[in-house]
Amino acid sequence: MSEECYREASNKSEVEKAKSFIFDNHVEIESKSEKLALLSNSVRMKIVLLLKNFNKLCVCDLSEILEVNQSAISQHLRKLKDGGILNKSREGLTIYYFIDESNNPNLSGLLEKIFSFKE
Amino acid sequence: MSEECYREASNKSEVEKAKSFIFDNHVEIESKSEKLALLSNSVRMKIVLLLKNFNKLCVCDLSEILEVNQSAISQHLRKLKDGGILNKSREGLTIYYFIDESNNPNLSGLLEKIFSFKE
DNA sequence: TTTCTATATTAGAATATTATAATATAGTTA
DNA sequence: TAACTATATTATAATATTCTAATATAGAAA
Repeated sequence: MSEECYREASNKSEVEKAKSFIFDNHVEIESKSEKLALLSNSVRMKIVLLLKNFNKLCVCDLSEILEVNQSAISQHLRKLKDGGILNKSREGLTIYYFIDESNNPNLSGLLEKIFSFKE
Repeated sequence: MSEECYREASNKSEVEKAKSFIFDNHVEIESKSEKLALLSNSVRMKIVLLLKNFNKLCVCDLSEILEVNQSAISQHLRKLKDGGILNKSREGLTIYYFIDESNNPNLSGLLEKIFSFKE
C-alpha cells in the first residue's frame, strides 16, 4: 500500500509521532469527516442554512424553495436526520423538519466559522 | 423538477423570503460546500491535521504515516493545493507540503470548531 | 550522460453519491 | 370506505470520487 521513504533527511522520530497522532485520533477524524460530508453537498448545506434562518420548514416547501424534487429532498433530509443534525415533527399531513439544537450545541458556531472561512 | 405545495398552511411570504435568501447566497454556499468537500475525505482531513501539527511533511512521509500509496497521496495533495489550503516547496528531490496560512487565516478556527462540534 | 529517487500524471476499475421515476405509506377528508 | 395529500422508499441511471497500476518528469548523484 504505502512505500517507505528512503530519504536521508527523513525525520524518523517525527514520522513515528505522526503515526501515533493518527492512530490516537483515527476514529474521531473519521467521524468528523463523515459529519462534514453531510454539509459538503450544497443542497444539504442550503437545507441546514434555511432551517437555521427560518426555524422549521416542510418537505414540500423545501422542494419548492430549492427547486429540487420531493424525492431528492426527502433523501437529503433522511441523511441529515440520520446524521443527527435534524429532527422532524408531524402536524397533520405535513412533516416539519428543524435543526436538532439539543443534539448540536455547536452547529451555529460551526456554520459561522464555515462562512467566515476564507472570506 | 420541484412540485408546488398545495397545503393551506403553507406560508407563502416565508417561502418567498427563503427563495430570496437562497438566490442571494447561492454562489457563496456552493463555494463553501466545495471547500468542505475537501475536508470531508478522511485522508485529506488527516493530511491537513498532520500539517497543522507537524508544520511540513513530504509526500513520502505522508504516504508512510497514512499507509496510503504515493499516487493517491499526490492526488489528494493536488486537490488541497488547488483548493488553496496547501502550498508546497522543493528541497532537492523532496517536495514539502504545508498549510498556506496566508491564504487561510481562519483555517485553525474552522478546524477547532469542527472538532468541538458534537463532542 | 546514465541511473537513481521523489513526485506527478494518467487511464481505468471499483465504489459512492445523487437524481429520477415509480410506487408505497400514512394521515385526512369527503 | 374511497379518494386525496404529503412524505418516504425503492430501484436504477447518471455522475463523481477514490484507489491502483503504469508511466512520466525533474532533479541529484555517480
